[in-house]
Amino acid sequence: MAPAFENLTLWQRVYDHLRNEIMADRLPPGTELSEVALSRELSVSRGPIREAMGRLAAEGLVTVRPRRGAEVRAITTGELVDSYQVREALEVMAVRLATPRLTESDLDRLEELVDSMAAHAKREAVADFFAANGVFHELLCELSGNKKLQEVHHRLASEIGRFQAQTLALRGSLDGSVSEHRAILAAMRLGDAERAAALTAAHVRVPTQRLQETLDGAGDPEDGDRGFQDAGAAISPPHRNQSLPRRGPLPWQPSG
Amino acid sequence: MAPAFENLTLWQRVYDHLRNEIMADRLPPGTELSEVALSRELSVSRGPIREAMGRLAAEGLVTVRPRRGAEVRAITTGELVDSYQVREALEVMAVRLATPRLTESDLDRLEELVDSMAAHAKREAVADFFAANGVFHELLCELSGNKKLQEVHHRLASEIGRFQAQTLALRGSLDGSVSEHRAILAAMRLGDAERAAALTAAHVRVPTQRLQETLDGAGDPEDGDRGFQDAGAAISPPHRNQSLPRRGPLPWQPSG
DNA sequence: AAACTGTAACCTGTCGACAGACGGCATCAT
DNA sequence: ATGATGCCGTCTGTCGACAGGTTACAGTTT
Repeated sequence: MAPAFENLTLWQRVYDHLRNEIMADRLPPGTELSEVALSRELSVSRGPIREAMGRLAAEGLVTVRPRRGAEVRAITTGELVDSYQVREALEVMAVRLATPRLTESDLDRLEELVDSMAAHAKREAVADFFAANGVFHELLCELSGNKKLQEVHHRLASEIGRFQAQTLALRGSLDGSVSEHRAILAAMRLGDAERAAALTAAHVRVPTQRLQETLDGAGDPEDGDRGFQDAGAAISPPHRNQSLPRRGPLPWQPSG
Repeated sequence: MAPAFENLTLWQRVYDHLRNEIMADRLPPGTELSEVALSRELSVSRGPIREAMGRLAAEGLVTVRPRRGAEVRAITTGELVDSYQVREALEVMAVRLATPRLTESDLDRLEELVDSMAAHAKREAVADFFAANGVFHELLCELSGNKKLQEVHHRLASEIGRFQAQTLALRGSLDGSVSEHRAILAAMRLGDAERAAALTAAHVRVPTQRLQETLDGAGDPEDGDRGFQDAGAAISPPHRNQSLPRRGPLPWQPSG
């Protein structure tokens, strides 16, 4: 059977569905989201669609112009840089807070993740590497014991992760990243919160700077970087309604 | 005529209204928000109410337990501490980013605000003081040039500001606060981003520590601190529906 | 030919209604 | 008397429909 959908309300399922579609880039930025079209596609009335869309809008994943419909939000390189900077601030704080609280088992969990990342790096399993990387950073926030920090960071990570496919090339080498993680971990093991924080700041700053350079030296398409609008406005070509998913009602609808 | 309400959709007006009511503490934490009651009160159908409630929930101002209704979210002292910490991280980053970008006129605007705060402090005009204080900190974020930082900070500030009435006593002396602001401003004028950041961290940390102490030494109600649930669960006494605003349809409804 | 205007179609915003679920209360059994 | 159980009321979740607004297109005018 499908996931634990049973106890969720309709709009929550729609929300999850749309969020996944957007994250997976199956609904690229600029796609227009018509309520009626969606309600047909998903075999749900417009109410839940609208409700879900509201949440997505509040989360910044779609933009809603009153009376003019909604579309998947495009993001500029500049905004991505902004998000990275905020993420840096949060993670540095997380490390600072977490360091004095860490138990042996916490450190072991972190170490495991770094080991896992190292293994993936060796196998050039980029996707797996970044999955583990993401878990590592989220775990840091969790271990900070600060719920609010965790919440805000999670939101940011989602937003950034949506474009991870395009940002992979922006990171330093995978091995370098592993070393940085090990260094952070070592500092935390020693209880040196300040050093760990500084290392974290440097670590998160790497992709930020790369991005910044990309932004400054605009017009240097070394690879197909579709999905990034350079610096200026972020208006994507107007995908029309027919660009909505063409498949049936929905996995969780008994199709009857 | 009423404010610039004209071009807003109904649910946006409802959202603004409820948000204001909650912020002004006219809808205290724990108040149950019945859709039908609200729709009667505001002379709007349940659709917009629901839409607005969704946004408020996404913003953390109300909690919605599916099928069991919504209520104004209560906050624990611990959560408030968390928010303060995140705010510290954000403002430190903001100062660091802003310092190298500041123009003469930016510095003047900041100085004006500090002067204004000093004046209010001298007159013991606490409310005005904190208003200016809030503007100062928001301006810092704005001057960072980082939109995302500004957005997240604004959201946090709102959330915290909701309880400012109760946190006033937690601040250091007003004069001390003014000095701290002046020190930060001086460091920024000299372009010393790191020093300004450190001063900011210390400055924001003051109420955090006070809060923490309050939390640790729980059970010390030196003044009527209703609105704070101590550390543990945050279930307020079940205000019943009749605790909703008793006044007419709504300012923006021509009452006809 | 280009610009303007009127019309038509589509879409969103809003409303009222129905069904299922949750909570409270009274009744019954132990 | 106390606990369990079934019923009832109320509320939310969802749906379908109507009205107003916006966009696109066609016809007309300059």
